[in-house]
Amino acid sequence: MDVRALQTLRAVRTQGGVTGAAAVLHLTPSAVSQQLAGLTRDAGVPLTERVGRGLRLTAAGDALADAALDVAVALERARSACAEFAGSPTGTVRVSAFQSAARLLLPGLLTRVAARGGIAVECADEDVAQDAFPALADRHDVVVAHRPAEGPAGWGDGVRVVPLLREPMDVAVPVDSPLAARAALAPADLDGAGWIAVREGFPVARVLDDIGVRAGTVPRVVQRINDFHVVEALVAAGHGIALLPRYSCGGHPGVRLVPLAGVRAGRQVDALVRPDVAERRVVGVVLDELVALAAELRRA
Amino acid sequence: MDVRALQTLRAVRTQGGVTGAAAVLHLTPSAVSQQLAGLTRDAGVPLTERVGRGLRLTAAGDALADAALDVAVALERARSACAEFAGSPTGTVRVSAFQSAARLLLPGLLTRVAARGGIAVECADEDVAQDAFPALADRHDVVVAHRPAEGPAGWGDGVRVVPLLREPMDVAVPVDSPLAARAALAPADLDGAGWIAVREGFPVARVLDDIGVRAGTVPRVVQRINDFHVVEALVAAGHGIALLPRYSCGGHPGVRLVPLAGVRAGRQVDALVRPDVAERRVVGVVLDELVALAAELRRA
DNA sequence: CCTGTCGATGTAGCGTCGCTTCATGGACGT
DNA sequence: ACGTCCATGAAGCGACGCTACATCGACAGG
Repeated sequence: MDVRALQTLRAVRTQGGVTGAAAVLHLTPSAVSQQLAGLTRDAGVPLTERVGRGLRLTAAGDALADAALDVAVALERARSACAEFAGSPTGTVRVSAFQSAARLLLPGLLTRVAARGGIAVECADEDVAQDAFPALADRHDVVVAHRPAEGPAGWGDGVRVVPLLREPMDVAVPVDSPLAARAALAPADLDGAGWIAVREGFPVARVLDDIGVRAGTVPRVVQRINDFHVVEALVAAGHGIALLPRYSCGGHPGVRLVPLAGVRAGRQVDALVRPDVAERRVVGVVLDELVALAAELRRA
Repeated sequence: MDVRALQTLRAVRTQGGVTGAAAVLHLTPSAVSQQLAGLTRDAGVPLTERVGRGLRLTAAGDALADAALDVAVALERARSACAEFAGSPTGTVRVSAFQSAARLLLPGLLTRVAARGGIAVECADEDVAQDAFPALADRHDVVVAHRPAEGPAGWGDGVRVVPLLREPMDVAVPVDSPLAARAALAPADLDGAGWIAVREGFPVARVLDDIGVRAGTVPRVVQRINDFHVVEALVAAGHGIALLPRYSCGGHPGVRLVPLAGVRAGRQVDALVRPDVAERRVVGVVLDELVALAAELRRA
């Protein structure tokens, strides 16, 4: 039972296919397919089944992929077992964050980690649909992701979740709007307004829907924009109002953020780490700095 | 970090050297040495150090060997994860037992396992010094071992221990001896007697010493014989008395077993299994049958 | 003190295994 | 029906790990 093939199986599951797995593993699809064939051979049962032009894991394959994760954890523990004796942790950690969190967290993280010395942090900004965040954990060691604060965590069980921040969502209105004078806004106050939302399937898209449900109406979405800076510019120009996170949006002069009243609306920012890479000491250090930084920001 | 090399490191520890490990792994010493070199290279710290003409694991090597065991367990769990889907357990299990336990347990075990079908049991009888029992777990799946019943288990932490039987040790005396008429014998009754003991370092050798300590004298050992049948023949011929396990010694007509009074003396029979092989379903089945058989014998 | 043995470790050579490249075969959308 | 996408085979090549053999140091005996 080849260990590399086991990890490949895991990647096939998270990436949803041979081609995707091949990409994150830096292999050709053919190699992945061959590994799967070999694994199936000495498993004795089919691990994958074709569905359309892609494929999917069978129940046995799913169980084996779960076990593969434990194998990876044990292996990484072995690595760090002798890293204990090798001195202070060293290496490079790849961190990915969605745009606004990257702006909020990465600068501070880099200085904090640099202060300890010996650890390199490779940053990347990747913002994807909510379902796709866990898959990023194959390409990066730490993935900063976000989701509606209310409701369950919802990041499958292939990743370890480290909560970082809970950020309220405020209503962004033009400064010259009558709404801007209010201290707080109830859902009823917003009835009939034109909303600038994020693209379907992306995090916090559902938050707006929830507000609509509580108000008894369907929010009228006039635009779908993911970049908050663009949203601010549109709001300032009077093209609609929007839900924006309170802290990670640098105040556009033409926009005012007004708290919501009557409903809890927020987004939760989490760090996602694959259990095996969580065993690496360096990753643990970076993660510690990240939560410490988040705590500091929460106090400010 | 190569998995095979990790298991090799484990074997080097249990077998006490490169040559021994090579033997149980069916490799040449050179291959083992090369694996160790490679492992040391990507561990970054020395894992072994020379001592005399042999070698010993360093602290880092010891920690890594511990971790290697967890890796093996995780891997075996992966194997059995899809074996769940492959139907009823099948395969061959290698069982080793010391002489008297083999006589007592193996016949019943074979019939019990044969009744289930699909599982082959390869038997072997190996009786070694007490310290050497755990090392046998590299060559066999299940090792039936024995030790003084009083005192701690004492089988290192590289094996899982499954208790099977506790067997009292009786005093074997010639039937024509005046001692044979007694219902029980206290240590004081045996003062000055000539003992036939087992070889130094072998299990239950210390039981006799314990009795001496309680009686305040040092037992006078006249012979050291490991095979209980030979011991019985010598006792019957009047060459000394001996401590023999009550159940697993078929009564020699010239020998009578008299219980000890005043001291608890017994041997504990355990099954030793390496944690990773314990994950194999077949091994679990055989082990279950073994404890069931032992329970049945205990009742009889 | 020298010698023989034992155990670990290097070196040369060979087999095997897994990867890439290229080609094939279904499945879906236009 | 055609082109595209995705998984999978076949051929070839490179790398890795093994065996066989030689070497070196450590211990025991003459």
